[in-house]
Amino acid sequence: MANQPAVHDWISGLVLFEGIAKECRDRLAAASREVPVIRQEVIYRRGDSATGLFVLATGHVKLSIQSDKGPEKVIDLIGPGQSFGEAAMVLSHLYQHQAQALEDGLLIWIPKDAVDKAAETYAGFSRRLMTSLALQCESLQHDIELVNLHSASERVADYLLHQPIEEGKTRLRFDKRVIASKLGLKPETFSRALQQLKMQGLIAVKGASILILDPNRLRSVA
Amino acid sequence: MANQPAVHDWISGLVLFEGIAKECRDRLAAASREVPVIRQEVIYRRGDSATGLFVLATGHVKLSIQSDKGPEKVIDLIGPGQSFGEAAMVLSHLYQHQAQALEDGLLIWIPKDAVDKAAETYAGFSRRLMTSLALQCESLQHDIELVNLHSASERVADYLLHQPIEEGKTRLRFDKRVIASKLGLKPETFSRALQQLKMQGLIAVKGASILILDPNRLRSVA
DNA sequence: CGCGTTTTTGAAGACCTTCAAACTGAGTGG
DNA sequence: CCACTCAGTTTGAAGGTCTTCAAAAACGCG
Repeated sequence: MANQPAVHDWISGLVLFEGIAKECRDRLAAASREVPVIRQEVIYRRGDSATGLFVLATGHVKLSIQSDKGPEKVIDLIGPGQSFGEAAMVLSHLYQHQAQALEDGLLIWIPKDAVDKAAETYAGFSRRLMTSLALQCESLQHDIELVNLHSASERVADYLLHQPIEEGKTRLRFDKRVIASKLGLKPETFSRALQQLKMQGLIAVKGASILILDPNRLRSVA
Repeated sequence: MANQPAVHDWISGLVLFEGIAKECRDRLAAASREVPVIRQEVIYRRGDSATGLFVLATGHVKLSIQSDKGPEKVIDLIGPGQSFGEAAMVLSHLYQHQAQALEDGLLIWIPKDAVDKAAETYAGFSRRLMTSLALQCESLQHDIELVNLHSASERVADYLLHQPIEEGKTRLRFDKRVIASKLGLKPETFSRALQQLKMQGLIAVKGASILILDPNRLRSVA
């Protein structure tokens, strides 16, 4: 219980709990557990049963699906403040994907009982959960649209424009291989797509940092 | 109000309202409206604002995303008893996709107010909505997995195995073009994939009806 | 500086797509 | 009852985009 204050502070600040009654947050915080993770650590595997909800405090997490052989497909990249694993928990299902820490970080884990109880008692929290799921649906739909209807460089352009941009500059926060997989591309193809955008004078690339030279034309590509 | 009894009967029988308090169903039914649709009719377009929830009573509906040019991508095919358009409604968003009737049918439309109110008042209904969204998430994830990790014939095999099968036989309930698009394939590719499964002795094809000759090997393909 | 990892580059190949045309089959009208 | 038509499907050949394989280059870290 020594860690409760810290957990509570985190929970209070997170998107998932924005505007939620203090009492509700307190209860969730009381039930939750801090889970430190180290780089590369697998948080859950496909087939594990979902007994709770994860919220990421610090670090980054990769959600992915592995096939029988080597290749994996990254379905989402999670940053601080975001939650994951909701769908399987809501359905009392087995996870259909794997979650893995990309770096050392801290998770907050809230057991299903507490989530269910809170959702039942506090309509506001219930609506928040629903919103989170709906956002995921739209995000997944967007990914499907990208893979099916758009070329490699169009997908890369779209990705860049959705990153946090400061003074026309952005920074790839993940391995290029990981980003490539999220976009449904091989690392080689991703690299070539970046080259292409560079040659068209739309961006300048220096390692992981990318300068957006022509936002308008970049948008029209995506 | 003359149509209320019929609407109520439909609502009571639907998955989305299974196990929901009678009072709740009654209220939703009272607020809902029947909307007949004819073949090819567009129910909503991308960009329309979502002011309610659709439930399909009879007929079939195609959810799709169009690109600037010709090609469209089918993201889901809806049958009687299923609901759609939840995500955009929950988020008070614009629709990110289009819904179109594939044949004459009947929709039930429930205004957002009524849904919100019911979700707030009846935790059971709220949980149902959430379940529905969670299922959609998993389904979309599965589609992403298919497109990214599996070949054309693997996807077709998977699709066939997820259809209602009676006595080893199933029937394609939609245009092959529509199914192809849902699988992220061109009609020609879909046709060739079916041929390939046929040549491997896994299925027999006669128009829209398909005989599954070797379910086990078919499963191992998918 | 040296080593392992990540990224890039090049060339060859695979799978799906595109384009074009033939085929099928259900609905229509003679 | 049999053409006829038209949408839907299948088939063939050519073409593209992405992938694969291989190797070099760049990067990061001890």
